[in-house]
Amino acid sequence: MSGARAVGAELIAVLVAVTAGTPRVLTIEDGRALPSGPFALEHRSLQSGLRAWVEEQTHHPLGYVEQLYTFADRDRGGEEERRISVSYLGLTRELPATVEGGEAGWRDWYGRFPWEDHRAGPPPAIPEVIAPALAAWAEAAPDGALRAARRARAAGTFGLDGRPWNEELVLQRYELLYEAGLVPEAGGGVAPGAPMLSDHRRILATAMARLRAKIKYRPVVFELMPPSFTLFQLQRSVEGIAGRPVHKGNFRRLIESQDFVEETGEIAADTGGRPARLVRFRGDVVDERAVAGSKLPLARS
Amino acid sequence: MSGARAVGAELIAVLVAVTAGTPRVLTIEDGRALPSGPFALEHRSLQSGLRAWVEEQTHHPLGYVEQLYTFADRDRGGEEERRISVSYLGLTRELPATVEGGEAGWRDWYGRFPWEDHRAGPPPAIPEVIAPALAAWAEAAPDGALRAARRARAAGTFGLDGRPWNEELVLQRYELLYEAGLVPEAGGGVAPGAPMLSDHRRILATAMARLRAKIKYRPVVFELMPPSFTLFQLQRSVEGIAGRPVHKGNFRRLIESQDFVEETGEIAADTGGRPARLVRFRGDVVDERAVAGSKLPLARS
DNA sequence: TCAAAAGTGTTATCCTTACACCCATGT
DNA sequence: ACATGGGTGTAAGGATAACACTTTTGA
Repeated sequence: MSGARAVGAELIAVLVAVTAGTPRVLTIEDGRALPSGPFALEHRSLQSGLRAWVEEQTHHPLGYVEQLYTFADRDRGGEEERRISVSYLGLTRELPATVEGGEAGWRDWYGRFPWEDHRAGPPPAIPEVIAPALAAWAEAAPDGALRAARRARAAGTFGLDGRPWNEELVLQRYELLYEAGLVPEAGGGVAPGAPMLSDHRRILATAMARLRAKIKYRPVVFELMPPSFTLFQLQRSVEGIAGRPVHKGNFRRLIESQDFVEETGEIAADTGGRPARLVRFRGDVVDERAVAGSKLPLARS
Repeated sequence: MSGARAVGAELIAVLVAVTAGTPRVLTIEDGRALPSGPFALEHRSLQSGLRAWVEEQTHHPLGYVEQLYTFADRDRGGEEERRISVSYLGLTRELPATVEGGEAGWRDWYGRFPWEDHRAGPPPAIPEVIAPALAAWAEAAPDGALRAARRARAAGTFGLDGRPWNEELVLQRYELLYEAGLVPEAGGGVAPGAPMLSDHRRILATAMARLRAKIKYRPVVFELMPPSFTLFQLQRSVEGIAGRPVHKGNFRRLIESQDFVEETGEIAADTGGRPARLVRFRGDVVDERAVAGSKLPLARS
């Protein structure tokens, strides 16, 4: 294997917080980019490098951190030097202060992916805009077999023709729209949703997919909650991340049966209805239960 | 964020094949290391770089490829240059020829992880060697709380004290043994199993865990099978990867109900018992079913 | 009185798991 | 005969999803 080995290493962070049931992502450049920085020699590991850099910038502790994906782009830096980008997902407990010196801010992640929000049923943009555009793309295929394959792929990923909606296929949907030329990043621009620079929207899609998959079998939602909260607030956070409604009764039973929370003894009166008990997360059971996972009961979209 | 950005990039491959129900991994250095190579400028992406390099070396096509983890070690290369290592899991359909010019070969992965093979029940090494050593490590903790935490961690990961065995916790078990100083890589050497250079055994553990998790919800086993096979051979492959027995009747029903295979019309007579129908994998259903996944029915160990 | 959320109870259904049994072949 | 694997039927138990209903507060 030949070729120069000199490459730069870059860390890209998808930092997620949830406020009032809305998942938000830390962005810079007026929402068009994810925060990133070089990986420096003095750090023990990639993960500690990311932690140090994020906490230095946001002055906020970072909860759960998980590596997403590593890729090499030849676009930037010319032919002389390749850049290796390592992307991370980070969950933070509260809404931190804005990054220093910047056009930085926390944005609702559905602003970038409007078709992913099925909390109030399928978004109108899917039947009205996306499905017809994908149908046209399928019909434009050179041969019949490819046409059928494209139709099946569109139907499966977007839940068309009566197929069920699978909220975990965030990345597959974005890549399909990209391939079909329906997002600005790929030249076109039919699909709704604000574009981002370079491949940052793809990285965000990866993070969303990972998080949506993870909340179903690991109690990571609690990393996004304040010290005490009501079960309904917890449900709203889960719904925000999953992008679909959750069955109330079953959700409560499931959470309580797994002993993930304990009552604080206090009552939240400002919930809009009957006052609710406040609970806190029991971090101790997680260590023991590192195995089992949480599970969450969804409802029909 | 300061510091030089000059780093080297390295690709590390965990290539897995299954022969007669035994999972094997391609190693070099007489089994002590995983194959690795530098990432070169001319490659389009990390993944294509890996594919090109592996196929050039082994002269064998690579099936399923998946990125595992990226890390930076400061040990090698001194303080001047850090190396970024990107590890990959690759599945190959048959047993390829040995890597050119070398002490390379395919090794049973249980040679490196004897405690992971529960196909014939829990290995004797767990109650006889590992459990006592972990108990001693727990007792050596400075305070009572830490002692209890260590005991709980050992019991949970290794299925002690009547806890269920979870075959997916390969990495957690290796890291526990490492922390407890029971593997040669960490200085000690009580636990059985051949050590490997650097952190290669940790990378292998990551690959095993990923693959064991994946076969439960994605039809990746078929990537390891020959063009036609019997259902029992398929079951043996799954058992080899999962490291635990599978319920025969339920396994067959599950595979067939998902239409993953179709009959070739031929009969295998050399199976040792009643001749079995040969089947082949239906690659076409996977595209459609990119969503659902496979599921596999385990049996009591 | 109504809206909104807090809670609890119950049922139907499906999936998982296990047990049991017969069939066909080679030694 | 028996060991080995092929192949099918069926029932118990638990998890899941759905529906229905009461309670408590504020506007």
